[in-house]
Amino acid sequence: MTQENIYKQQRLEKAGRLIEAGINPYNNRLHPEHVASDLREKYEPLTGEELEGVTEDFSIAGRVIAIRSFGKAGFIKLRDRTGEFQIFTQKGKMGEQGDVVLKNTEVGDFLHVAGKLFRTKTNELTLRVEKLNIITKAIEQLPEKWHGLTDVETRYRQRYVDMIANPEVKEVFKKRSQIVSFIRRYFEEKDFLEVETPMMQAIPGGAKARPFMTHHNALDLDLYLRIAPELYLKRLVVGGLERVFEVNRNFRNEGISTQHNPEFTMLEFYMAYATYEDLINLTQDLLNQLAITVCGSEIVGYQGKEISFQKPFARYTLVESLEKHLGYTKEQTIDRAFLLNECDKHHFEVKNKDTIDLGIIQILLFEELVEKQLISPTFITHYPTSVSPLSRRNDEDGSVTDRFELFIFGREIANAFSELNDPVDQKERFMKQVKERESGDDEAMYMDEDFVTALEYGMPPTAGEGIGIDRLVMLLTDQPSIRDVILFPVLRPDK
RNA sequence: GAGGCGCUAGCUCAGUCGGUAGAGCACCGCCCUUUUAAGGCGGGUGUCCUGGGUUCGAAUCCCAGGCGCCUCACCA
Repeated sequence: MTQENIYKQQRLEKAGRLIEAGINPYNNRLHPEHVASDLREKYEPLTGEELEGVTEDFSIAGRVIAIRSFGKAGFIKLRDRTGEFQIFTQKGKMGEQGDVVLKNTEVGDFLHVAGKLFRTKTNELTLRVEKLNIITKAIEQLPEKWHGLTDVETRYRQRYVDMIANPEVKEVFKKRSQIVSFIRRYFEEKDFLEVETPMMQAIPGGAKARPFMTHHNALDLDLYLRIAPELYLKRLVVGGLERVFEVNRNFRNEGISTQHNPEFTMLEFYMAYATYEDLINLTQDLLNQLAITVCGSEIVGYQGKEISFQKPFARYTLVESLEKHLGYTKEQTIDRAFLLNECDKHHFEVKNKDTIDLGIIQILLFEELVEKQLISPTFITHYPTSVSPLSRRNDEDGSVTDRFELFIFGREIANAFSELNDPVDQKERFMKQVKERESGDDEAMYMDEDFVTALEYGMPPTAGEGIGIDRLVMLLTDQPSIRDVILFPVLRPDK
């Protein structure tokens, strides 16, 4: 990409000619009184004859996205935030300096125009320009009008160009905004309080993941970008905020893929006097309403398939899912030798075969073989305690927890559980994590003494959940890559 | 981190056997007062991702590197 190309020079020369004629190519004194959608809504129903009776002047402003010129007259298509609108220019009829402006206007510039409405021969509602002003000169050339901009690297690096060339991209992010806005309203209406907890934490906690590290100079303190807000949100429940939620970024120092961006947005919420069963109901209600609100239907198309958000969603325990999707018998699902043999059969590497927890073998088979089959929204419950260090044990079977994950299109969308509020048990589970860390698992959790202390003060029975917002937005906007729902995804610097 | 594919004009893309760069849009000049990808005539405006190598000669072949995408690994 050349720094100074000939086109830019030509455009700079045009800006120079405007300045010579006493015209400021970056005029900020002119403000439009109308937007494209105003004019369209109000005057689209009128015929050409009826429009002749409208003596009012209208002014709009916007970016030039097409010019069709006929010498002494021409059509220009302007775009503002509400849509596109055609204007009609005629030499000698556009104010003092209109002709100079027109001569030096090209696709990409911003114009401010005023005039009256009429209908063209092809019956398009159009503004006949009486005053023409340039308000911003673009000195970079826009991508062409047919193919637009398709190079994904440029699309992500220069999202602003992407949005100009591919206006449908803006729709994805409008929907994303609607989704987040809907979620906020949903929880506020249920008496939840939105809070903000630390992004920079001395002890990263609340998830198993590698963190980003940073350093505070004045305190000479190493800090980690948070991998989850969980432990702080539960401290707030201890403090008496019985219903809290936070929608914000988490940071995990791991690989990048169509499903992973190093910073991603997570909704986490905690509800005292509720169990994971309550959250199953809440979650399917929330997603059902979101689909209806944002997509207009409980059935949502995604990458050529249909996903139904009709209630109730499918629901299985982890072990049931192995029976249903892999055809194992109930006995086989708890038969270590059988399950290890299955792992071998599918060529999964299993470390420490002699000591490995039964639950971890089940999880391994689930993740490798079952997860991808869960296209329709499906709750999987009863996760092994060994992989759930912050979850409450099931009252009937302490080897599993009162936890669920929600899968849609083979992807984990939500993770929720009745929270462990027994400080003694919590401390023991942290100790177990510390041991795993010491034996080489650099994703194992750190001991958080203060969090244990908080539990010692007493946390009411509580259920909590995290929902990956980016992945949810992908599903509801039919986007194949997480980068398509993040405005500025992480990329290596260019050159 | 590993493998596969890609990178040529502002954009979208061709480029044969290695012979010295080309099309549409955009842009520049001229014509044109109702277009919808307006039209007609004329004009290529280039670090062929970067650096080496082979060769009389490299966009093309070889080596190294960069960036991106996909798959896998890790993970949500």
